[in-house]
Amino acid sequence: MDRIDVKILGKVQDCGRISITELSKHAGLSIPATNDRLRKLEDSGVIKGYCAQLDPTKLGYGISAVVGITTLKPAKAKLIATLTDIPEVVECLHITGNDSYLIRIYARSMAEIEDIIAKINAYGETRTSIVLSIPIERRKLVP
Amino acid sequence: MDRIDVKILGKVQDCGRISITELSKHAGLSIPATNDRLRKLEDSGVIKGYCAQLDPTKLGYGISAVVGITTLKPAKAKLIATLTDIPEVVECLHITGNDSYLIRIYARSMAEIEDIIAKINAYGETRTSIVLSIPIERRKLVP
DNA sequence: GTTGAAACGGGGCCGAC
DNA sequence: GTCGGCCCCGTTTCAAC
Repeated sequence: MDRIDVKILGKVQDCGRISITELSKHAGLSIPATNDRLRKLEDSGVIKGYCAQLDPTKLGYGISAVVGITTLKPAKAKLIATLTDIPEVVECLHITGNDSYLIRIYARSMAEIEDIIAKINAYGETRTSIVLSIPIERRKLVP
Repeated sequence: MDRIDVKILGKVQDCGRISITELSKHAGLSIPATNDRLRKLEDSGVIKGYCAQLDPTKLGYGISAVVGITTLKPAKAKLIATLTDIPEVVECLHITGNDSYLIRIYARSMAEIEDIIAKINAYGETRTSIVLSIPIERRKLVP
C-alpha cells in the first residue's frame, strides 16, 4: 500500500466506472501494472465493491431522518429483522451511549416517517431528527 | 421510470462496474436500449456517479464513531470548515433536535477520536457514541 | 422498442526486457 | 516494474425495421 495505491483508491472512490487506461494515467503507471494493483486491491478486500450513487430527491425521497433507538428489552434480532423489512431504513448502527441503535431513513413524506417510527416503537423509545441538509456528503476515505 | 429502470438502478447500485452487455441481460432489453436508459438515468441526475466502496478496517480505520454536536454560538461556517479539514470526518448532517449536527468519524485509535472531539469542542458540546457494529450496512435505494 | 453490421477503443494475455 | 504486439470482447453508432 504505497502512494500509487492511495492514488488509485482515491480515483476509484470518485469515478467507479473509470477505465483501466484512464486510471493508469492518473496513477502514472503502465496499464498492466495498474490492472495488477487494482485487482490486488479488489482481491484483498480493500475494495469491497462498486456502486452507483443515486439522488434520493430525484427518486421522490424528499425527506431523510436519523432515529436513535433505546431498546427496552433485549430483542435485538427481532428489531433488526423489522428494520431490514423496511426498505426506507438504509442504515443501522449499533452504538454505545444512551441509544442502542442509530438508523437512517429516507422517506417520501412525514407520514411515512411517522409510520416507520410507529413500527420501531414496539421495541423501545425513539428520538427522531429530521435531516435539514448535508454539509459533508460521504467523503472518501484517505488511506 | 418504469420497472426496467428500477431493475437497472438496483443492479448498478450493487455492481457499479457492470458492463452494458451484462446489464442488458438483467434488464431483459437489447444492448442499445439498455445503454440509452442508463445514459438517461445518468444525465437526468438520478445516478449521481459511481464509486468504489472501501473496507475501512483494511485501511487501518478500526474504530468508527458518531458524534452529536450542540453548537453554542452561531458559528456554522467555521465549524463546517473545521470538520472539512479533518479527513476522518466522513459525513456531517445538519439536523433538527437537541443536537445541531451529527457527524460520522473513522479513526485508527481512540486517541484519534479524542483529538477530533477536542477540536470540535471549540464550537460546542459533543456527545460521542462508538460504533459497535453495523447491522444494516448502507442499503440500496428502491425507487 | 428490435436486429445486424461496422468501427473503435479497451481489456487480457503474451513474451521480452 | 515497462513495452510491444496480439486477439477478443464490449461499447458506440449507424441503418433498417
